[in-house]
Amino acid sequence: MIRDTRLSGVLHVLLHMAEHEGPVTSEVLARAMQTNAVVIRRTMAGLKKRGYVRSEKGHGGGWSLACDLNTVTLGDVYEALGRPPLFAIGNRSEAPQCLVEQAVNAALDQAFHQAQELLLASFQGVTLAALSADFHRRLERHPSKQTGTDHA
Amino acid sequence: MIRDTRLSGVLHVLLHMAEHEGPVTSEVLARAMQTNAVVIRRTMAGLKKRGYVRSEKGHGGGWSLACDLNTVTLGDVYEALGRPPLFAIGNRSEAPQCLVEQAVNAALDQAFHQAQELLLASFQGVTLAALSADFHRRLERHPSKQTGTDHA
DNA sequence: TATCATGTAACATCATGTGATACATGATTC
DNA sequence: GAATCATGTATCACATGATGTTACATGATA
Repeated sequence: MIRDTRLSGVLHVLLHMAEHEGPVTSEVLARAMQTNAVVIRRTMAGLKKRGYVRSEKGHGGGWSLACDLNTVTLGDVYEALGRPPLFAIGNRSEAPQCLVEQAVNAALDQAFHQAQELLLASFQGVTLAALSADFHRRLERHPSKQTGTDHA
Repeated sequence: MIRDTRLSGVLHVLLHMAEHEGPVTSEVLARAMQTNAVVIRRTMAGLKKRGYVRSEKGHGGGWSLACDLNTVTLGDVYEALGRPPLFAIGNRSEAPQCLVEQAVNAALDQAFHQAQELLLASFQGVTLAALSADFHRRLERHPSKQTGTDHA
């Protein structure tokens, strides 16, 4: 079971962009994220469509923020990624004839539905600005650690 | 991202066993679950270790329930499966140097932690007996649908 | 016009869950 | 006690997706 790390990754990218003046190329972001430039472009496509970021071609081009960090939440970013599945556990079949399976599905569905509501509400409750503020708090306490592209 | 359906599947098996008098072989269960007998044995191993089911070899052998449905919950079964990962979304790195990533991780971790608590609490709140009762309610309303091994 | 960067399509690669096979162990039946 | 049946695993084969890579078209800048 491989976990989808795009949400984590794209938030990382956005916060870095917030610290950086001017556009950043996919190539640079890819190096920072230890991945490929094409993967960055793929991931950012959804954000661009929603107007959270802007991209420019040619010399001096790259990605830059196009939104107010105070108004965009983790939930917005999650949706921009196309609402990828949250849970790693699911039902064997969706609309089973078997009444046993229906009972099992109903119980699991209810539990997961509640958890999903809570998760999405949590996401909506955190703005990018709040994330950035948290980052700056950490920065004050550990000034040695850098903002840049040196990752573990 | 493939979902883990073992919890759904094993609950299905347990409820069927509750309806069935006497042991059921892995072969029969596999046919009902549209899978392989070895997969059934693999999955049941954890339940057996916890004493929720019993297995007997030889003629007339197979699997049978060894617990009170009123005391075993979905949470117990989930743990018997080895607490498989609940979420399909995760952090890019676990203990990053980067303070940006730390801030991102912290926000996501908190959200997922809350959701996990809720999920596990939901699981603990549902006994196998409750599931079975729900099944029987459905059975009364749709007597045509069978208990057996005819699955969609 | 050369270079740079995005935007995508198409393909390669790799991880991993699941199915399949093989065989050892133990229990039952005749 | 020999044959059969069933579990218990180890091991391998296979399918499925996610991710990485290559290639090339498009557009912008110098």
